[in-house]
Amino acid sequence: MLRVTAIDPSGGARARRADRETSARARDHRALRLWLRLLTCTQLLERHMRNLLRLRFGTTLPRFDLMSRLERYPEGLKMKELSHHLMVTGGNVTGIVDQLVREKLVERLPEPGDRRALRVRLTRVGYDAFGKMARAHEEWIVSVLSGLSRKEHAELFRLLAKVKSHALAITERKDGA
Amino acid sequence: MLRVTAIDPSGGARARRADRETSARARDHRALRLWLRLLTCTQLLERHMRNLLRLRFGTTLPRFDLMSRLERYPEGLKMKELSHHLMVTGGNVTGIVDQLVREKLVERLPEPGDRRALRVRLTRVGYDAFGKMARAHEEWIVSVLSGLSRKEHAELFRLLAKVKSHALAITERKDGA
DNA sequence: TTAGGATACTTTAGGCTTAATCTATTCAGG
DNA sequence: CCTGAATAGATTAAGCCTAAAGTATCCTAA
Repeated sequence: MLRVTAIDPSGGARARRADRETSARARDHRALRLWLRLLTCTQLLERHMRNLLRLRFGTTLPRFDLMSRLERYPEGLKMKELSHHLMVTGGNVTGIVDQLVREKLVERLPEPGDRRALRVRLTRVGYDAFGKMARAHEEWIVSVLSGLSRKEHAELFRLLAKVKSHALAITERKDGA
Repeated sequence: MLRVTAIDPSGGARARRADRETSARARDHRALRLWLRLLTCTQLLERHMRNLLRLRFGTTLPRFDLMSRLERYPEGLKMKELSHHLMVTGGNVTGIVDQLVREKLVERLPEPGDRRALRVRLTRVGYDAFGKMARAHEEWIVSVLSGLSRKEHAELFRLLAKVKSHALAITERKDGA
């Protein structure tokens, strides 16, 4: 690492201050570039998935995600639970479920014991349709991430976990305050 | 690495086939989990930025991104160029620029020598407003990514570059076909 | 010079997403 | 039992985003 201050021939406070500012700016710049790259990567992959889902199955990512979540819960999920799992607002879930109900892919059932709540579940047709899409989707993901070695996969996974937990800590702190 | 086939006591083709399928499924599962984590991370950070931009400056991420891009080009950018830089469709850029023009933060200028084209540029007011936001934005980013060491920053940056270039190769191949 | 294709931008229709607000139901305390 | 706060979900208004179609301009080549 280059330590300018240690060998700085001019040696004054002004030079040290400039160096500190340069370092701080370099650090900011690195963080910003990392964030932009993260954003670009995700957008690239997301766009790829959206296009494939639209072209091959005439559906969208939000619909796919919702069905994907339901597939893991054969007994269904309440709207509230879906909203939490998918990290979107309740109104959003209402709209997507509306469409899927119209297409007979999911159904709304009354929740026994709570007349406010509804239980959303895949229909038989929805279950079968999702199975086909899920197999293709997994292949696409494997393919688009195949540029990384197994070791790199694991390392990326680990680093993202760290980013995630730190981000969660920060956002929750702000939300709570 | 565990090599089951080498010490498999049952030794039959069926066992090897099952093992291969299990490995394939495990690989799919890893890729899928990595993708979901990438998506979650980005959404978390993006939501954080959106909230801060809205609360502190009453603006949105797309508007900020557009101004951010313009700030690097004092002579302005054509709509087409903006659309390419921001990786969104032209129609989308039209809408966002419309708003920013209404708010006097950017201006549309005729492009000399091509009456089809327009040059979009930050106004003086827009330039000043963006400066304030950009400084805050950089602090937020540095803070939300501060859970990683400098080494981890660099490693994450490298891995994402690899994901990005591989994804670009795949999507461009499909687009071209 | 002039027709045609290409290019830059806008418009339109439709889906996703949010924050804020509304309705119906549940639940806890008096 | 009743009242008021809390909760589940739906609705609304507004912004983002896309694909497709439309308009004006440019360019090339016959």
